[in-house]
Amino acid sequence: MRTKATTVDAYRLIHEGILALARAERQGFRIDIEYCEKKRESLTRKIAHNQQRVEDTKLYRRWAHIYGTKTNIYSNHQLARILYQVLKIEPPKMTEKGVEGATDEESLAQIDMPELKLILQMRKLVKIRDTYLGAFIRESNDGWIHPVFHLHTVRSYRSSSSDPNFQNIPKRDAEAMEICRRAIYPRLGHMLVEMDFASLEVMISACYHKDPTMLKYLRDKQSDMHADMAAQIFKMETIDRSLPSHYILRQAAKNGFVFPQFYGDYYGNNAVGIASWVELPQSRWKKGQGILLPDGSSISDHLMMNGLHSYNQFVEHMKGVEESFWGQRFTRYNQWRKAWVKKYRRLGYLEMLTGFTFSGVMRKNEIINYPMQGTAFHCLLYTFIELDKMMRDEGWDSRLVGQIHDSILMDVHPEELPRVEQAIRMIVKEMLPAAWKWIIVPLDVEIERYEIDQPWVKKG
DNA sequence: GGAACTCGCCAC
DNA sequence: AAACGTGGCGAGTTCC
Repeated sequence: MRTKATTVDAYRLIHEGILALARAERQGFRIDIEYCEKKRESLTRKIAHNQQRVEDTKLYRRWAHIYGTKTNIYSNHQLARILYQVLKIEPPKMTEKGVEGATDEESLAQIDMPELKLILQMRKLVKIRDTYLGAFIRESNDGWIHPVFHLHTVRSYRSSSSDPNFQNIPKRDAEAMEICRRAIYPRLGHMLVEMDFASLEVMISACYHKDPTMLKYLRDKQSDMHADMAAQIFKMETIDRSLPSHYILRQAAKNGFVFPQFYGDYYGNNAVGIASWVELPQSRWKKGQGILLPDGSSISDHLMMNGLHSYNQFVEHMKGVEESFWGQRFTRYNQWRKAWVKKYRRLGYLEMLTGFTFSGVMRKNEIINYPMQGTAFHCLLYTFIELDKMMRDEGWDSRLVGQIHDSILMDVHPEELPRVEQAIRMIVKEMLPAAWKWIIVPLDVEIERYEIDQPWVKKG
């Protein structure tokens, strides 16, 4: 029996969630303002130096000739006009809304002009300085920051955060991550601890569609969906994750195909992404192109030996991969998607397993994605609420600091660490599946510990 | 001089 | 036939 929740259950979750999040907001976290200000100054010097180098280029002289005193090298609109109208470069891509050529990183990287690298470098530094360090300084009071968490703003019933946004602090770019997270500290004598759900959205999607192949992937730790897809995409027998080059192939399959497909993307875009992951050009291929494989050959050698001689042939191949992905591998999942959209068109609204109703004019991808996103977040919120209860019941000195959709950041007293970790595992592995019977997959978490009295930065 | 818009970019 | 989901925010620009 998989009992679905009601609107009253949904209401209770939001009600308790708001209270738990409000308590976390009141706690907040420590911030090293002196560091932020020093770093902001050093970034400003670096940016000015960079700016000087831009001003010494031929591109800038053309630019200044046209715009005179209005010249602003931070203006993408001006840059677009110089590149695509004055210099008549063919725009690699257009912007979303405007009729202008795009000047985002992806586009500029495709134009062979060294000046643009300087502009991109400047953009990155300005982003770190103004969006993150600037916000920390602006939002801090006596060395404390209290980000706000909202439960009423997001169409999919996820959360959002503001003042400052705690949910988009850099993580993937090592330099940006280091600079921004070095500002964030636990209370004196405490340590930051972060818990992350493992593949939460995919786990939750399986609770909706119950696809047997997907359930096997999620229940059997030996199986590896992304490795299997990498093998199919790159026409290889097996993928050995311990080999660095095979690991890249797996990452390419995961981030360039599997996840975009789950969000509703199609093979044409996937081919672009995968080619860039493995460094292959969008043209006819030659020997020795792209990333190197363990036997010393390159990925282009391997694909050409297997009948793919050009990017165009690869796109056709990806079309077939997509067809087999939904038609053979995840048949049941695909049937669910179709039925789910049909149900929306019949009723005009849909319900999540957590009891939330969503309606209004929606596109196909929204109809399919909202329940996964929302429900996954509700697992996190349940965990957050229960942790908050235990913390107060047992009078912990440890505290909840914030939440990022499928992860929680805590400020932990070192002596309480074993209890905190035990509590997290108990909530996620026992209480949650007991409370929500529709959870038919093994939910799991990773727990990351940072050093006592040290900032939110991994020891490398 | 501020509101609203666009673009770009950070997170999941 | 069509073609990637959810946010927040800074800067530039345009409009009133």
